[in-house]
Amino acid sequence: MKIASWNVNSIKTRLPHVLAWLDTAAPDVLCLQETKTVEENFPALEIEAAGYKSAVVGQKAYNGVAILAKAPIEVLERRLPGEKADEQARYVEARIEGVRVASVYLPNGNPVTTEKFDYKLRWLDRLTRHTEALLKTEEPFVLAGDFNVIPTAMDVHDPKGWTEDALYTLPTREKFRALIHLGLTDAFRSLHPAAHAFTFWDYQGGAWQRDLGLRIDHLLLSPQAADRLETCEIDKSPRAKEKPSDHTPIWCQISA
DNA sequence: ATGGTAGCCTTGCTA
Repeated sequence: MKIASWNVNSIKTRLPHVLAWLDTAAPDVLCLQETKTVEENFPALEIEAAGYKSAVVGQKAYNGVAILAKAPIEVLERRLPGEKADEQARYVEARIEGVRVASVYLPNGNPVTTEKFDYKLRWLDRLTRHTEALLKTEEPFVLAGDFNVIPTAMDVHDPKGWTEDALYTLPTREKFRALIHLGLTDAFRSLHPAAHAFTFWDYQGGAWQRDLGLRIDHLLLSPQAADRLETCEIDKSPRAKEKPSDHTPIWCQISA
């Protein structure tokens, strides 16, 4: 089973790239983030024509997540539990062929002096509490998405320049580490322990051409999923296209 | 110190 994640920065603008990637990469499951549209305007028909069902949690102009899959999708959650007033479309969780998959879009959190950063830290706490509950099910699961977290200095082109940024500052990394230490496996890092590989390059300043990137899109596997992990790769080819997303897909293969 | 890019659908906000 091939499971992928991609922050597309608008599904409407990026639909041709997404359809092309579904055709060539042929994942069984693709988690999308930053779809940036309400559910009624999600291009489900075009995606269905490509052979994929979709589960969508949308919002006007901002955020938005989805799970695309070849097999039937049983939706389990449409919001991350733990904060009733949180209306932002940042989480959808489903079961597909016996594997739980969540499409996750963590808050960016910048600037760190504002309520946005508190929201990010609370969101990480909520994700940790929910993951504790998921682990008790002993089902294989994958948290797939844009975590807006740079886990270590290896995962950023210029660690010193990012210490005050919400994606890398110490409280963010501490909370991400607490999440991982529940017993999750960072699929890419576990198979590529020494790689300096990125999933995001800013649109500004020629970041892509200069390879000034960040590794912030992650596939976090439960023990039962990690036991089945075979491959995990970042596919840089969509980032090199015309009118790209600023993120590129990451995928893993787990045995059947 | 500023502005540099992109998307939404506005003339600002978010990333």
